[in-house]
Amino acid sequence: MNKPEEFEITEEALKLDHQLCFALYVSSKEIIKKYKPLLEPYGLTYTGYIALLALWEEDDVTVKDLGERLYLDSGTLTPLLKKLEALGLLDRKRGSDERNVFISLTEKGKTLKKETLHIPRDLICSANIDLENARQLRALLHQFMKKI
Amino acid sequence: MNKPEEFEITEEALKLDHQLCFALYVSSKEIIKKYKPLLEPYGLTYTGYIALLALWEEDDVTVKDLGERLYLDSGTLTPLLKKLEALGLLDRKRGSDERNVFISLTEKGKTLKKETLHIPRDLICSANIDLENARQLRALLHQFMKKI
DNA sequence: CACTATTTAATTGCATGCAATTAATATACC
DNA sequence: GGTATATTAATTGCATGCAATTAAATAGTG
Repeated sequence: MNKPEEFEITEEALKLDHQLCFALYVSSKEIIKKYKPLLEPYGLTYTGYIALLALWEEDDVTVKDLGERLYLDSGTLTPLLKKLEALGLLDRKRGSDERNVFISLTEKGKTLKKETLHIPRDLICSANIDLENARQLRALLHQFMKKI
Repeated sequence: MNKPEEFEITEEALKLDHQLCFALYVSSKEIIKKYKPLLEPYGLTYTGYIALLALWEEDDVTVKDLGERLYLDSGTLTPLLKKLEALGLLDRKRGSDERNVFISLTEKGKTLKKETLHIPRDLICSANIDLENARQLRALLHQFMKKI
C-alpha cells in the first residue's frame, strides 16, 4: 500500500548523509578532537576549556548560571568544577543563600587566560578551517539554537 | 606590552559565542536530546539509531567499515553492536578472515526500518526545524567535514 | 509560626566516545 | 617455512552527558 513517491522520499530521508543530526554530531566530535592536543599542555579537557571560556567572560557566578550558559547540568558540572578546583584554577564557595555555590577564578585561573590566547588561532590552522565557511556556519547554528 | 588592537581581536575571539566549536557542540547535544523520546519506544539510543541508519543503507559489513561510515571506533562500536545483537536486531559473525566481524541485520532489524520511518518527520516537528535553515546547515557542515 | 512547595547542588546509574593496549590473525618478505 | 609487520576487534581506563533522585535550604502561604 506504499505510494511509490512517498516511499522514495522517506527512503532518501533515512540516509545517514541526509541527517542534519549526524552532520552536527560528527562535526562536533571532530572539532573537539582537534582541541585535545592544544589543551593537553595545560591539563585541560575540552569541557574544562569551555567552562573557563565562560568564566573568563564573567565569573563569581552560580553553578546554575554557568550551567545555563554552557548548556550543562549539575550532574556534569559538579565533578568538572571540582577537578578545576583541584587544579587550583577556581574556587567554589557557598553564598549567603546556602543553596548556591559561587564559582570564582583564582589568580592562576585568570593567568591561564593569557597563556591560552593562542589556542583559537592554532585551532583554525590545525583544523584547516575556512573562515568564511565558519562565519556562515556560526550564524546558521545560532539561528538553529534559538529555535530548537 | 599588548598592542591594543591585537588584544581586542583576541578578547573577542575568546568569547563563548564566537566559538564555532561551542555552537556545534550545543547544537549536536540539543538535537540528539530531541531524538530520545522518539527512539525510546523502540528501545533505541541515538547511537544505536545512527548505526541502524547506516546498516539499513548497507549491511553485511565489517565493524571497521561501519566505524568509518559512523566516525566511531571499535571501543564504541563493539559494546553498542553487542547490545543491538542482544535486542535481536543484528548478527555478528567472523568472516573467513577471522579478524573481521561482519554485521548483518536480522529480519527484526530490517522490519524496524519500516516501523521507524516516521521518525525523521516527527523530529523536524518536535525540534521545530526550519527546512531551509537545515538544508543550508547540512551543506556547510558537509563542506566543513570534508576539510577538517 | 507551621507546613508545603520550590530551588539548588550533589549523587547515582546508565550510555557513550576515545586513546592506548592487547590478542588473534593474516600478510610480506626473505 | 619462518619471522617481522600489519590489520582487526576487543578490552581497559578515563572523561563526559543526562535523567532521575536526594538533601538541604529558602520562599510562599494561610
